[in-house]
Amino acid sequence: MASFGKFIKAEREKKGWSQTEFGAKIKINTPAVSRIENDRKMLSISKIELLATLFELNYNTIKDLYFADKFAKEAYEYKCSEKVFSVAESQTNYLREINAKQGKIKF
Amino acid sequence: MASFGKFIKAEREKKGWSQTEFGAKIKINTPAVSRIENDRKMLSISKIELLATLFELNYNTIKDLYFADKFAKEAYEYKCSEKVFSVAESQTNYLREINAKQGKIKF
DNA sequence: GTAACTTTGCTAAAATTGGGTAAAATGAAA
DNA sequence: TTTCATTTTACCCAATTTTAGCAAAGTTAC
Repeated sequence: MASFGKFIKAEREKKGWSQTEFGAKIKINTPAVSRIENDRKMLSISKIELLATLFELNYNTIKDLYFADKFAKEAYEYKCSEKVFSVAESQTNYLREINAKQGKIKF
Repeated sequence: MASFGKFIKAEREKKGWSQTEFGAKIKINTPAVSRIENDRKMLSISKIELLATLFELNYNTIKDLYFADKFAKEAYEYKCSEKVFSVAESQTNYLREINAKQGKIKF
C-alpha cells in the first residue's frame, strides 16, 4: 500500500465510480475526495465503517490501513527511526495486558 | 517502557527533582507535569529536545519513545490489530524510498 | 472545442491540544 | 493528629489543527 489515499482511489476505480459519485455515497464533495486520494487530507475516521461497506471489505482491515497510513506519515515527517514501530507494538501489547488484568480484577 | 509519561517520571526521579522543579526547567507548571507523567496529556513535541538535554539522553531515542507512545495509545484506543505497525513500517520505508529517488532525480 | 472529471485556492466551523489557576487530595514526618 | 511538601483534579482557555465547503481553474478524452 503506497498510501491510504491511493488505496481509496484504486478501490473506487475498481467500482467504476468517479470521485463525484463516490463522494456522494460518503457525503463529501469532489474536491475533498481529490484531497483525500492525493493524501492532502485524511478522511474522517467516522466514515471508515461506511467506506468498508461500500468497498465490500473488512472493517477492521480498513481501519488498520487507515491508522497504519497515519502513523507512517507521522513517523516519516518526524524522521523516526525504524525502531519506533517495534517499541509502539510492545507498548500496545502491554496496554492490552494490563487492561485485561484490571478487567479481571474488577470482575 | 510502560508509557512515555512513566518514562519521564522515572528519569525525573533519577535526577532527584520534584515535579515543580522539573516543570520550572521545561517551563510548565506542576499540574501540567502531573498530567504528562500520568498520561493525561502529552508534552509538546517542541520540548523534546530540551527534555533530552535535561535527562542527558539521546534526542532521537527520546523522540522515538515519544512517537511510539503516541502511536501505541492510538492503536490501543481504536483497537487496531497487531499488524498495524508492520503495515506502517513498510509504508514508512516506502516513503523514504520514493523520496530518496525524487531527491536524486531533482539533483 | 466541449464535456466530464479532477485539482487548487481560499474559507470556516468544529475539534483537539497543551497549557494555566485554584483548590483538593495525598503522603511523610513530627 | 497536625503540618507541610508534593501531587492531582476540576474547570477553563487560547492557539492550532482538522476536515470539509464553494468557486474556479486545470486536465483529459473524444
